[in-house]
Amino acid sequence: MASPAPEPHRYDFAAAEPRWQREWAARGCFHVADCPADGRRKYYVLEMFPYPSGRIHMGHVRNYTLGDVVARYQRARGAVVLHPMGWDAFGLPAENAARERGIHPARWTYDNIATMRGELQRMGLSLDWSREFATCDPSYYRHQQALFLDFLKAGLVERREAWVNWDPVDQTVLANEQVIDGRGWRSGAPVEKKLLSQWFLKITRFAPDLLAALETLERWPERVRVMQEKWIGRSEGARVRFPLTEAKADFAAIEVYTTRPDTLYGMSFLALAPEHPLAAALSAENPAIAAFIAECRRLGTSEAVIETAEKQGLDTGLRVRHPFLPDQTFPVWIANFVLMEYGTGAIFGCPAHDQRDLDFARKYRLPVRPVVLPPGAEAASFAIGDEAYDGPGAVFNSGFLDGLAADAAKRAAIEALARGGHGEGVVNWRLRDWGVSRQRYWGCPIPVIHCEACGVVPARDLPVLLPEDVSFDRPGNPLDHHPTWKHVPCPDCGRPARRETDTFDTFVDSSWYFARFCSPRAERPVDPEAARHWLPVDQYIGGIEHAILHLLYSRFFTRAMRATGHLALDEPFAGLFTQGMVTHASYRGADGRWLYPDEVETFADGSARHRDTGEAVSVGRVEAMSKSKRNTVDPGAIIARYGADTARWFILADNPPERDMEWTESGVQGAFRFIQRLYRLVAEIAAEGAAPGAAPADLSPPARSLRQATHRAIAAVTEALENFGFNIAVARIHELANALAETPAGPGADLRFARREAATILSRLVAPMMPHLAEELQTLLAADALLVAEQPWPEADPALLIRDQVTIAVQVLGKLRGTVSLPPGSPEAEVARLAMADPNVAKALAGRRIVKQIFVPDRIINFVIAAG
RNA sequence: GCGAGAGUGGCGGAAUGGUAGACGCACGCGACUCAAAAUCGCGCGCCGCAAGGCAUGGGGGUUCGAGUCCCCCCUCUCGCACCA
Repeated sequence: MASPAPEPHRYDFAAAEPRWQREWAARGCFHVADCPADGRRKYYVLEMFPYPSGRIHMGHVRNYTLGDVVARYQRARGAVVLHPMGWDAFGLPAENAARERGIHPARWTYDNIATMRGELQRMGLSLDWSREFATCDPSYYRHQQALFLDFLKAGLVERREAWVNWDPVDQTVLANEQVIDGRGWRSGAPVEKKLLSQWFLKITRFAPDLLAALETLERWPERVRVMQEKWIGRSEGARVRFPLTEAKADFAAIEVYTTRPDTLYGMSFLALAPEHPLAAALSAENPAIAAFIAECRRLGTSEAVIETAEKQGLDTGLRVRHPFLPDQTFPVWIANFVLMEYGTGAIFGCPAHDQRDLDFARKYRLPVRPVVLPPGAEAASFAIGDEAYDGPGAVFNSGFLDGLAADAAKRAAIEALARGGHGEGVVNWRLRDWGVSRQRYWGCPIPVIHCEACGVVPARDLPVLLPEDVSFDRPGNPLDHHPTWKHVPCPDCGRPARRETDTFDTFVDSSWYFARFCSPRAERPVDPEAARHWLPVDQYIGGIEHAILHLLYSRFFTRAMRATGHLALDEPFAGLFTQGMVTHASYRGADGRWLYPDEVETFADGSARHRDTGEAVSVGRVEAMSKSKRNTVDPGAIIARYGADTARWFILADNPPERDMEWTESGVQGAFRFIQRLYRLVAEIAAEGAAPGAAPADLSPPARSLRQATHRAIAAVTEALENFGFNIAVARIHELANALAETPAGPGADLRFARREAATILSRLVAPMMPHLAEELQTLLAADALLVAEQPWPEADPALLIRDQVTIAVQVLGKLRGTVSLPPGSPEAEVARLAMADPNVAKALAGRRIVKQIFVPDRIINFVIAAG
């Protein structure tokens, strides 16, 4: 399809949009100071910054449109709005490009940024581009290195050994999602578990506060808070030590974590995780144990296997004593379902009251001893079948705990454990410390130096810059291979030492960018005054996929930066909005290959053909846009063909922003038609000539009605925008446009005024959503010293929000039988009189006695009649 | 399995316990046109000629009145998933 040719009375978006973008930039409409001097209200709106992958996609368009509406609306409402943009620019794709195409990661990244910046600018976003930065800029990451060293000094960083997924071919660490069916996603080689020294940020130190403060995040989606709460995973229980009958390899006892100390008397076995140190020690002298552990490790890498894996175990032959039953001993097993990462990596098995333990006990014929009696059950006859009982009840078969309810029994058991030195009550957390070491080139260097004599020494002279002359023709970390880079003298003793060659997880980069935007050129990570002024972010907008990691890491960084004196802030994001995905129908040709929407012509009956070959095309599911399904639509092409305002308007109009939206060609065209219609409407009014400056005192009914519609629209659109109801705002704007189109020009000044007022208000109301069109409409109506982008938000006149007549529903026995029209505030008797005069109502009431009359002023009157 | 959310016309969706389906898309008819596009007008939940009846996943309940509140069930989506 060719671009629509400009015609008279046709909006030429292709000329107008760049013109207004230049005008906004020239006038610095969206520029704000780090520390604004005036006393106006501040508002910080931030969208999750993009990874510079090459081109923007529709998800970006949706995200940044939503944020821009908020920013422009808040600006019109009188706030000084901080609305910045930058680039989450470190990461693996840049290294892949280097390997595959021989382009340096920096070159690839900055080229992509240039392309994508242009695309975002063509969207007409009201961004303060003077604040732009990329996380791969040394001027950004030097401050990140400084923060890390401050965290190190404050004891918020730890170096320790940890298991990683190791790809032996690529010689690199893999993230969990890069391991597919136990193999590296690039090399296809079986992944190995390897123990490496890694840097950890001690997020667990803040676990209690990260959990407790979730409650203060009132403007966060409930489900995000729930997801974080589960991720942090607080539980209360007890640590219990079971002495071994015979000490083994430094172990005199095995420590277990349990949330059910009330069921200790129901113990039937103890189980270790295959990775438990004691298991490792045993495997050294017992080949059967070694083989079993190896088998668990082999199966352990694939999630699909874990889901279906049967419980398996091996009796080690060791036995432990029970703290409450000194004359009994229990077997120690190694079991594949016990997790080393949680608790102590060992459990006590109580099959009667834990399904997993029961499954295990049945398989290996271990005893099942009930110790909690469900209400109403008989102690003598109660037995466990195939289902463990984890409900409430009274403890029995349990010595001194008999008769107690669960909570009391837990307290009593913990007390007894403590008294006997066998254990204590503890709070346990699921949250792990955050491993931030990555064996990669394209990331922020971790600024430490390893010295044989002095140990870990913080680097001086930040930034520690990435070397530019690196080669990607060998597997592994190019920093490690670099001939000279890592060899440096120790800053403390001056002897030869070596740099840390690991770089930071890119989640580190995005954990504090929101703060850097307040003072992006400051000589320290954040300027305290700027941070105090702008933070927290008033509205953060992005995808739900970041519900846990990114948002939790940012919350951790806020606390760590507070602890090191960089911020005085509790929470980074006061408001969070998570948008839905952009979806599209998918198409497949006769041979099953995926087709791009551009290649397909669709028909009203739902069928589709190939545009060129005419072959039948099957229309598949509507699903998230993805390159592999080819159901993507390029924002650049849409903007070139229809303009940015069309894309923005369609995105906002289609459905509520938190839901997935379906991108359709007809929807885009509908948005395009509405823009043209508005333009024609306003152009026509502009041609009518000047209107009175103030509203004439006497308004004819159509003029009055139009003015009321105008002011109702102001009130309704305002309310909708306040609540992220953009689709509702669009509907109300359509209504006003319809009302205006239906009110023809008349000879009187009153109509001229009302029509011009409606047109002017329309231009203001659409401005946050279609900013270019708004400027163009205002230009049609009058030359104004101020751009729409500089105009205040319109205010509704309360007098015009009152209706002359209201329609009141008339019900008989709850069923609608008619309506009556009356001035608002009409008394009940008057409404009832008129209602009963309605023939339809009269018919329904004929011969019946009215028992009761329900009246809701201005809304409804309901006659309740006697039965029969 | 656990948790969260959602089921309303052909479609996206609207609706402080008070006229269900606003607004849009699609579709149909008409006007304009040589014609098409664009535009404008009318129609458009289902059944029915009509009167009217039936309709918000299904079933029950509260209420003068339920899409909305309560209980049970079904389906779908998204998280988490052997967390002791």
